[in-house]
Amino acid sequence: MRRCNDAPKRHNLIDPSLFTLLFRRWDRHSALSKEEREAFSALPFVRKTLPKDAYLVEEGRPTSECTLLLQGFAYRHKLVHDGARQIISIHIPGEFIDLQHLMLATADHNVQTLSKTEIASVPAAALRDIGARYPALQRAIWLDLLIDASIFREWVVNVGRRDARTRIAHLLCELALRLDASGTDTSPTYEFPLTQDQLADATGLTPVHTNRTLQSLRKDGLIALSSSRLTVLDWDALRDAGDFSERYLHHAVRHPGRS
Amino acid sequence: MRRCNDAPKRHNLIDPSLFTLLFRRWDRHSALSKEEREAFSALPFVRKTLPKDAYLVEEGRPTSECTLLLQGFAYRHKLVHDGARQIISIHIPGEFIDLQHLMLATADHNVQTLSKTEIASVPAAALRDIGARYPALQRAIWLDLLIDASIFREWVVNVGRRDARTRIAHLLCELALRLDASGTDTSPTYEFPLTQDQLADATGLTPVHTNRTLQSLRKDGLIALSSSRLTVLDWDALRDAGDFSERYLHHAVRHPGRS
DNA sequence: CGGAAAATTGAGTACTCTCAACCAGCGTGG
DNA sequence: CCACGCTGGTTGAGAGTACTCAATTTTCCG
Repeated sequence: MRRCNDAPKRHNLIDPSLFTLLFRRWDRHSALSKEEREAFSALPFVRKTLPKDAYLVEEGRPTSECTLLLQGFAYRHKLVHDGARQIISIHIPGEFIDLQHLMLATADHNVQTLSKTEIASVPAAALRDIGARYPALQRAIWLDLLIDASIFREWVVNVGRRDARTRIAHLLCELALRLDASGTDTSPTYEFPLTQDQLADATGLTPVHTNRTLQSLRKDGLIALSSSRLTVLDWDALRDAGDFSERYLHHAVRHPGRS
Repeated sequence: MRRCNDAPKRHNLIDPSLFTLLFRRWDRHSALSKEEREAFSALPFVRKTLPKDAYLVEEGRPTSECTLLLQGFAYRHKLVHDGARQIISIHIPGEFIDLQHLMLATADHNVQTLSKTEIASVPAAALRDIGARYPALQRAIWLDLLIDASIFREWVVNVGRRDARTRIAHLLCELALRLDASGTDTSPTYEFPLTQDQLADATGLTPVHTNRTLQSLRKDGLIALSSSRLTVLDWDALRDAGDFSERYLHHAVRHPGRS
């Protein structure tokens, strides 16, 4: 809408279908009109291709943009004093990786690509503006943030109070379910972008112990995992092993009265 | 603004000075006008006194209200399959404990009081409405949520990649700094509402090990801790011991352009 | 085909846990 | 006023999950 015909300089870099994954995900919790989608698509996104291991966000840096993952995976992490790394979340295609930059002026963690990725960045101010104009978009953005926060809470529980096997199974369940929901992959086989070292850093374990624990999950017939592909062989068993309950993902939120 | 003069039925239960702590905290990141404070104070808050251990939020329950802690402490937690508990955050006077209810329809965790508390609850819809009308209030609310999320991230790191001594020291640093900032307590002695069992559940340790670790911190002259009072005897040493860096608390956020 | 990254295996270690008993503070009641 | 009982804190000893170090094999990719 509104004059998008005459000024295609920046956003003609963007194929509208690129937002398919995002919109599909948002549809689960926020009904968006055609007008809202178009307004969103008309934002001054800048598209980029990044190699594996590239930094998307760096701790301590001032923030000004929000970045949407179009293709590929990314992970959020922090380093502790002795150089160890804790991965805080994994991000899949169709997710914003740093919506907190809407209001927080300084990055408090790092985000790196797990694989070659395509991203689309937009100034945080532009996102704030469009949110102010379209309440449904505002709602979708904030819901994403709240669900992220809910996942962080579950991760605190996961690394805080579960043993190695349960932790890893839980993480696999979460990733499988999120990939399913986003429609990027179909059950029961998923792209799995983490090395065992990274899986260890996500679960607070050592790589060696992670390796042995994965073998145990394989031996018990719960999963197959090799060459970046995860197959869930027995969902119920994996779910049990991971003490997994999907409530925290809020995949089906009830709409509170818009207001 | 609009007729708040004629309907004081509910909010005359609230003494405006009760929001002092909240407003003082919000002042750090969101400048609020007199009008905005008054509009906020005029919301239909309901005030209540709760005993120790009372549930403020219960996992699985539908949500409809947001609750502000006026006095006393509360903790957020989840239970895992084998009955173990992980505490996810501690909340101090002047903080909202469940702003995520603005949009999430079902509680994904529990919140319980740590001590006798006074709270003020307000319908989530009323908070959403006032946020839509007053951007500065909206901003303050969302910043609180984003800072909460940042704290969750740091907790993932804390329980995931730090040893017992560092974990506990880190948590003590965080609490001391937050209490300082909120003005509820003055350095170097703070009210400390957690039992060792709860401290263990917050750090992912066992009570026994927590006890021994605390003794080590005491022996080394970093802290004094007894009968619900924490004294930081050597801030620099405690900070070092806890691998603590306060950036994630975002106590001084730069204002992004209001929009 | 070669080199680097990732995965796997082995053996010894240690941080943290478990179990269990004991102590201390404190509010209640006889 | 002191006994009682409960909650919270402390101590001891033994066990185990997960860690460390180091070597080896496999996979990936140019």
